[in-house]
Amino acid sequence: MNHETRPPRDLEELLHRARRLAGHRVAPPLLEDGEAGSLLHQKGKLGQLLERVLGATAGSAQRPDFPDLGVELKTIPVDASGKPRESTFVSSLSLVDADQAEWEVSAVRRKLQKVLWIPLVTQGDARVLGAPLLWQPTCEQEQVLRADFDDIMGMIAIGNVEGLTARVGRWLQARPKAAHGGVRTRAYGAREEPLSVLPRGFYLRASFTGALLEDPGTLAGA
Amino acid sequence: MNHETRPPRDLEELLHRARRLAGHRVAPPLLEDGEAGSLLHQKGKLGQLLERVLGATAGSAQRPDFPDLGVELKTIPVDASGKPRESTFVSSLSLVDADQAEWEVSAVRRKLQKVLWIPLVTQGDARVLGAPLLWQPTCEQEQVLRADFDDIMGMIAIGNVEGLTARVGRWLQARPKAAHGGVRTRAYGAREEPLSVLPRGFYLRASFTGALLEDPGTLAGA
DNA sequence: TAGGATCCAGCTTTGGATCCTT
DNA sequence: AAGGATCCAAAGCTGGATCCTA
Repeated sequence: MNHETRPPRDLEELLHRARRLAGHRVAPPLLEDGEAGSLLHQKGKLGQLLERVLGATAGSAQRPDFPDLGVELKTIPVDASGKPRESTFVSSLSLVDADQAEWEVSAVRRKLQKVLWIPLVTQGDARVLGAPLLWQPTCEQEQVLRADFDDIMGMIAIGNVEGLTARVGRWLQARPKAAHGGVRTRAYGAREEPLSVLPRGFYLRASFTGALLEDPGTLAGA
Repeated sequence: MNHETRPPRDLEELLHRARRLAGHRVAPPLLEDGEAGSLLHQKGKLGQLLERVLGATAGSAQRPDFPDLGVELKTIPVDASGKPRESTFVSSLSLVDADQAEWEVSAVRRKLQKVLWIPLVTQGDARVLGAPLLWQPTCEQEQVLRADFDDIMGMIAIGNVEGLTARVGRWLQARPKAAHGGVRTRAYGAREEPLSVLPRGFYLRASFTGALLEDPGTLAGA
């Protein structure tokens, strides 16, 4: 596993590769030589290994992990029953620039356009790759995500940053995203007074991703 | 405090009486002779004393506490910062009879038509009566309550009793209401099979009553 | 038994903090 | 620093159980 894998030709091939990984334990098998040991808890490393194995090219803010296919890769930690253990980070959120305020051109929409979800099942100490899910939001689903996005951006636009809690948004929420404890960003309150607040990011609620993984078809807005 | 108070002539008089009570400690002052001691934790008793002091006539399922004024009295326990400690019971909910299924004639609507809220502030050991609030739902507020009611009743009508959790409903929710542990009611599932479930009641969420007490004007639907 | 109110164990969510790589 | 992922204490909520009076 030391070589880079060739990018997948099409969605079929990508899905095929991901399916072959399902059921595999994650500890030693995916480790590189000389890297044995405590990979289990090294944050974010597994996702990068998966990218290599599946043939992703370096993803950036602008380009998805598989640029030719327009697919974003997301590993998602779930418990033995398949429920997500955490909310899922989507993108960071600038409280100052309002230039990303339009849903159509937002990073959130771009990243959620087409997602390959790979569950990582935690069972006691072991971690096992789950069945992958290639998901693309339905029209109805996108309406809900867009409404959440607008709610959140609306509160910032009004200057109501204090009211912007993790409770806003049905599927998409804004939560603190601190690079390291203590970094603060400037924002402006309703009466133009400057506020010092923690930077935030967009996250998908665990209840949403859980329903998605459980039954991608049934999950509807309304 | 051994005599019954005359019923209030009008809303003014009722509010006036309630306001005079605000700020008073609840322990000995409101006790009857020979009843001293552990009233603090005697459930429901305080509400009844308040009814007597304010001049309520016996309220029943059909009649409000102040029949002439159409006002229901509700004591609500709050912490030092004014936040409700519990959700508020509104009425019980029969899983069998569908006769109360229409909002217009429902017990829930009847009881929430006009409510005199009396906060009971818990501060360590002491309990103090708070500023009373006479509330009548705005049109907008009633729409939300009605939608919640329809959601809940709809699930029962479909036979989806298992899906009827305390999460359904934005302000109004259905929660278990057990007379004493172990009483079960008969209901029918989606395929007509009989289910044995705990009886339930309608409750107002603490987040709703909290917002109401804090700022009755601002609380809007949407 | 029905109306009304309180208590509480355990689960879930919030609001961060930490950690890693590029 | 930005992108990504995980960890965790405290607060809030759910699902009951308990307690009281008429």
